[in-house]
Amino acid sequence: MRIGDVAHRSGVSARALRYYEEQGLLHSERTAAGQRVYSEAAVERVQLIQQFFSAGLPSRTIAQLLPCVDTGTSSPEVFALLADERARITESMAALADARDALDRMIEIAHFPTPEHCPALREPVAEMHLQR
Amino acid sequence: MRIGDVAHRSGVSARALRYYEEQGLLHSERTAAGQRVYSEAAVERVQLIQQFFSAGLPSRTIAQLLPCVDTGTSSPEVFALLADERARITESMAALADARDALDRMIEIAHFPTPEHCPALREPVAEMHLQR
DNA sequence: CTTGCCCTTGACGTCAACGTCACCTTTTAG
DNA sequence: CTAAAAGGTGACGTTGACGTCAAGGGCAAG
Repeated sequence: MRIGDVAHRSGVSARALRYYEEQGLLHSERTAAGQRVYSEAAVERVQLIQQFFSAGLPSRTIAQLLPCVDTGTSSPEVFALLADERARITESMAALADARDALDRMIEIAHFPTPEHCPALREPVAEMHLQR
Repeated sequence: MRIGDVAHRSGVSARALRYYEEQGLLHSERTAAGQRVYSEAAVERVQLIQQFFSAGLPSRTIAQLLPCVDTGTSSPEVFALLADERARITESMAALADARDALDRMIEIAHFPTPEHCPALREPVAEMHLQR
């Protein structure tokens, strides 16, 4: 497979794939002329990389974790890293849950604009300006 | 309260507070000499802003949502925005859960490095180097 | 008064994950 | 063979939420 195929199949740009390689996340063979050639497994790997990126892991960390996927081994440092990142993700999920709850409270207030829900409505509202 | 107090109590930098004001997220009175003065409620508001930031909402969006908190009202557009962002957060949580599961699989492999879990271990492992 | 800390505005720096452009070479279609 | 499509390597641009530095003003304590 060439880079365009991998890009299409994994849903990321060719630029991103070259960036991943630059960061040591993705390996490629080369043709005699210098064009990148990928194995089928590359698509799956790119998707894993994307998962980690969308979880907020920086490329440096991903670069430390991926060899562990390949070899199935894990040094104590990598193991600690795994635990750290797992904890970070758990915290992020809690933060997201909190923000979601805040939005839910706002949605509820928007649905039932009563004085009980909204202190601002207990006082007569002064003149409001819509911005622009 | 002055900006340093709010910064200390809310755990964000004074620079961040000025940035919030610049983005229309946070209001302040001014002394005759031009120094910012905040109400007690500012601390709570800053924490709410932080929650939204950590949930990945951009300042532009937060700026659209906060007036709704103040007035307790919500235009149809703001209501749609609330729903959109809630959905976005839900998606993010699912993405985080997927990444966490991926990490969990890696952690499990690290705990039980058996051929069943790890194809790489079916072959004799070549000499390993601990980095640094 | 002056020392020292806090505050002001303005402007530039940062960092990460790419987007985009320029310019050139390789591969493919007809 | 020729033109188009795809790929290669730099190198600079983008975006957002601030950090940081410069150059000065405000203010209570001693």
